[in-house]
Amino acid sequence: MSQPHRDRVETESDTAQLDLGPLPGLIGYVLRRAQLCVFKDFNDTCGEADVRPAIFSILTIIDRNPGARQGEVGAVLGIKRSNIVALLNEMEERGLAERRPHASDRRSHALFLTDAGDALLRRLDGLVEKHEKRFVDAVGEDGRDQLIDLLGNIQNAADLGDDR
Amino acid sequence: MSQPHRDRVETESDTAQLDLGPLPGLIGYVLRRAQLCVFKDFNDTCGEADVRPAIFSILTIIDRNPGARQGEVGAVLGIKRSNIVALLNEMEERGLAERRPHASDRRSHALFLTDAGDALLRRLDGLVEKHEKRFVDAVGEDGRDQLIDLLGNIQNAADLGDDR
DNA sequence: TATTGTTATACTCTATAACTATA
DNA sequence: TATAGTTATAGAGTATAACAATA
Repeated sequence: MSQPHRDRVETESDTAQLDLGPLPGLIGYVLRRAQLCVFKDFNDTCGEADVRPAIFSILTIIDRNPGARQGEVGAVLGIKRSNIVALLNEMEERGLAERRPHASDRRSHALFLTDAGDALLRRLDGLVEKHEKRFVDAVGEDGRDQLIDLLGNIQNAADLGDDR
Repeated sequence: MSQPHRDRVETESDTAQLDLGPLPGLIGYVLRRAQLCVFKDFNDTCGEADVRPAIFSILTIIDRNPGARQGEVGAVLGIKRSNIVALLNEMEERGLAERRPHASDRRSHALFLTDAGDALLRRLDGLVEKHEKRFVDAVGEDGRDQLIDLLGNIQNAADLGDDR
């Protein structure tokens, strides 16, 4: 609410130079723009293996928690039960993961990586490391730690405000 | 790659307690989770006005740059020409914005807010302020500034790496 | 020839409701 | 009754290709 509103004179060169107003100071706006950049870089890096962020995260969780149930994996990643089905179907069709009968609950599926899934994940870990390094180089190790800490606080604030 | 892989024993209470492995240390993962939280809070706050983040950002840009062309608005927000069309259609149908013939380029549309669009934006500014405050309260003013600074650096790093 | 807006289209992620088989 | 997985469906965001009008 500072500058007078005046119709822009036509002095654009090639890139538009518009007034963004309060947007660059809003956490949500900056968060969104940054997240898109990081995911784009992830896809540029891991797209060669045809792996999107969601697939990578599921691979990781199953690897660290073999035998976990579908619902648990979805819950911990914030993916709804109904939405993880297609992702796991894709992973099974690609031979990366398996649904096996759960030992003590016949409603549940226990999830495991195949050898191919395990091999892919090890390859991805290298690619993701390169991807991550690009951004750590930009903000420094300390910056990365600060960033993750701040984002954790953002998440906690939202979780608290959930019951409003 | 530290803990031994052992099938989980079934000791879950109500919430699954799975090993997330490297995910909580990856910028992209934490960024994504935080961004979803913030957008969810935005929608909880501004949904009463039936306004999503994209609509709010376009309203803001047109307000600060009356007469701007469609392509400029899209470019500055990272929305593709083909994708901003439906958003502007919606905004025109809702009586929030207008496409007028551009003074000097008959291919272009010059964008303006209607009085209703202006009034809505002023109302939204209050709601967004409340929304923003929730998160600034959680991280502090300094935290907010650090966060925005770090996220700006993340974005720059991605932009540089774009031509790879 | 290149650019602006448009249409058509497809893919991904997210959300809800209803169904089934088990518990 | 409640839960785990599934199906169907819908809404959003994002991406590409092709077209008409205009530059």
